Amino acid sequence: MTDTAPSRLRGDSLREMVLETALRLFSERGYFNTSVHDIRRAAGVSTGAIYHHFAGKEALAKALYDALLSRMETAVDTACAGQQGCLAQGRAIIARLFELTVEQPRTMQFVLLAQHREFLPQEPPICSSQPFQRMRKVVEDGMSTGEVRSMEPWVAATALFGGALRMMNLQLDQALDRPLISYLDEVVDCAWRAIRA
Amino acid sequence: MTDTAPSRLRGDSLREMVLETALRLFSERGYFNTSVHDIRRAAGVSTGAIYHHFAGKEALAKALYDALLSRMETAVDTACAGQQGCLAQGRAIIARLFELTVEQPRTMQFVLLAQHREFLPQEPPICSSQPFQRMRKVVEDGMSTGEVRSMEPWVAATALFGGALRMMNLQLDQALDRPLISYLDEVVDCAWRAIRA
DNA sequence: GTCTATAAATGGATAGAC
DNA sequence: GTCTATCCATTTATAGAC
Repeated sequence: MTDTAPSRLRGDSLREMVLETALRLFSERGYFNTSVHDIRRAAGVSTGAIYHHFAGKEALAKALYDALLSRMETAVDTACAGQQGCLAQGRAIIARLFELTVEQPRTMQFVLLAQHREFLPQEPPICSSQPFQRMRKVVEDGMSTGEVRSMEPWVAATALFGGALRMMNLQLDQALDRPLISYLDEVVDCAWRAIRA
Repeated sequence: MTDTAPSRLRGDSLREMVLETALRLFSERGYFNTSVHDIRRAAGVSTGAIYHHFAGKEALAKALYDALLSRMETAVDTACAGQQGCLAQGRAIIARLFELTVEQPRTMQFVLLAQHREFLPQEPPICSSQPFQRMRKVVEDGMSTGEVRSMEPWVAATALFGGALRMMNLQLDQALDRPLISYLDEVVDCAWRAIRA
C-alpha cells in the first residue's frame, strides 16, 4: 500500500490487480466471454505484463481458482475451529458460507457455480476439494459420536448442507426477497431435523 | 423412420440429429469448447444445413435448452400427477429426477449445471423455470394442508429438494459408489424429516 | 518488468452452386 | 434443402523496444 494512486502498478500489486479484475469479469460474463484483452483494458495494464505474470489465460484462471478455493477452505476451517459437535460446526460453516456469499458474491459465483472443467480440464470436480471434504467429515464425526443417526455418509452430507447450498444459489441468482443471513436459523433447523439422532 | 441408413439426413430428422449432436458435445466439452464446425462434423451434415435450420449457434443452443427444459417439465408434472400430498409428490419428483439423471445424464448436465446466461444472455435463471416453480408449489401446498410445518417457503423448498439436487450433482460428477436410485429412500426420508409437521 | 505492435489460428457466419 | 468454399472478426500468444 505504498502507492495509493491508481496511476501505474508493478510487480506483485499488478499481479493482484490482474487477478481481481479477472475475477470480476469472469464472474460477470464468464470465462469464455472474457478475452485477455478485456482483462488488460479493465485492469489498466498491458498484454505483456499479463503474460509476464501468467503463462496464459488458462494459467491465470487456475491461479485465481486456487486462491479462491484456498480462501474458502480457510473460511470453513476457521468456522469449525471454535465449535464442538456436528450441529455447532455445521451451523458455523453454513453461517460463514452465507456471509461469504453476501460479502464476496463474485468469489462464490466463480468457485461454486462456474464449470471449471470447461476451462481447466485437469481440475478435479469441486465436490472433491478440501472445503467439501471438510464438510463431509463434520457429518461423519457427528455420526461417530451418535449425534447424527446412522446413515449413508453421502446422504447425510447432502442433507445437512444441500439446502444451504441451494439457498446460496438462489441468493446469487437474486431470487430471494430478504437478506440471506435472515434465513440462517430456519435453514439450520431444517438441516438438523433431517439428520439428528 | 422411413430411412434407417445413416447415409444422409434431411428436413426434420436432420434438425433432430443436429440437436442431439449439439447436446452431446455441449455436455461433454461445454458450449464454448464446441464450434459449429465440430457439430457439423460430428453430425455428418454441412454448415449450410445447420444455418438453414438455426439462425446461429446461440439460437441452436436456445432451441436445445427449450426442448430439454420442456422435457424436464413434463417429467416433473407427470411424476406429480398420480400422487396425493406433499410427501408422495415430492418423492415421485425426486425419484423421476434421479431416473432422468441416470438415463439422460447429458440432458441433466446441460439443464442443471450449465451456466446458460453465459451463452443465452436473455434467459432467466433456472430457478425461475417451470419445473422449479412446480417443485416449490408442491411444498407450499403441503404447508397449506398442514402436512408441512409452517415456515419460509424458500427454505422449505430447498430443504425438500436441496439434498436430492446435490446427490444428482454428485452422480453427474461420478462421485458416488452406488447407483443413484439406491439412495432414494434415505434421501426422501431426510428431506421429509426436515419439513414435516 | 512493462510496453506496443503484430503474428497465427480459430470461429461464427455468408455466398452461391446444385 | 443441402452442399462447398470462403470471408471477416476476434482471440491467444509472441517479438522486440524501452
